[in-house]
Amino acid sequence: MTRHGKTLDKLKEAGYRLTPQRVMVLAALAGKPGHIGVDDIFRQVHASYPYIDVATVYRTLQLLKVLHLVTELDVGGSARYELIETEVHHHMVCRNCSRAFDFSPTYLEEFHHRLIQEFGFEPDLEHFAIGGLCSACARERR
Amino acid sequence: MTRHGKTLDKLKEAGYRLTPQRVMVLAALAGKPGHIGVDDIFRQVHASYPYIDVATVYRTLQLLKVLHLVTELDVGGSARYELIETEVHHHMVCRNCSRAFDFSPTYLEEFHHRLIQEFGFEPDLEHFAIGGLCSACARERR
DNA sequence: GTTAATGCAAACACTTTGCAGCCGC
DNA sequence: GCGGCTGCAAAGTGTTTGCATTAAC
Repeated sequence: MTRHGKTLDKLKEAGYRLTPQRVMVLAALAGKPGHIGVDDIFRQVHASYPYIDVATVYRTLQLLKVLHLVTELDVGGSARYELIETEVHHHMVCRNCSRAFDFSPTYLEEFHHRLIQEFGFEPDLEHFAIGGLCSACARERR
Repeated sequence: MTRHGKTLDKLKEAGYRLTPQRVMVLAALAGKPGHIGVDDIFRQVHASYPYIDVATVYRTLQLLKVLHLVTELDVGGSARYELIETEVHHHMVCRNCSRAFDFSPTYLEEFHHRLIQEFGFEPDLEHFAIGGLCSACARERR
């Protein structure tokens, strides 16, 4: 079973149709590690099926989001998506090279608890991503 | 001196012209506490000077951003701006009522240092804002 | 055969840009 | 008066929506 096989099953179980377009969008999501932009998904699917429309990609992603099969991040402007796999994790996105790196939720535990305790504010950390400069780009810049 | 008087001075010192439009945009920023959207600024200025164009508001904010006189946040879609005052602080933005609350950078210190030490990743925390549910809305929801 | 999903086109919200005229310095 | 700034209009992104046709079930 491919990396997105389970997601296809869940779509079907939820009563949605398994159209080739949806399968291709999921394949694109599964094909690259980390989060990926709508344009990137569109380009990939379009390469093998030129009739695909961006609207379909958006609608598919919307559906997958509602069903909690993908997570959506919006780091600076456009949205990016990622298949939900086993573990929750967060992202560091380099402002220079746009690469993304994962980090564990434990890094935010202290922060999370302090906001709750001191302000009663429950932060949304499910889709948390932080911009910055990655080590490679920081080195290069010197 | 008004709340944005210093900012006006800095603009002038930097060699930029103090046009009425710029003064009005700054007055709008100073008029409301916390961060504020472009549409909000535009509406306020437009009320007293109907010839103002959104482009001017955008250009002014762009300039103020480059000069580090305002900070820009983008929580979900459109950008929001705030005059830079004495202290650096971050924001909690309620996903329900859209109100913003401040918190000190000390809350993120541990997180910040761990990303640097363990990944060599330098996070951009200057414009940091986190979405979530504020205590009032959480209470109401029950 | 039903009905949901697609492709197409158009609209949408937000932001940027080119340009001629204007006005702060 | 010079050059930066403005208003206007137009274009550029990224995203959503209405609708007739198509295809998954």
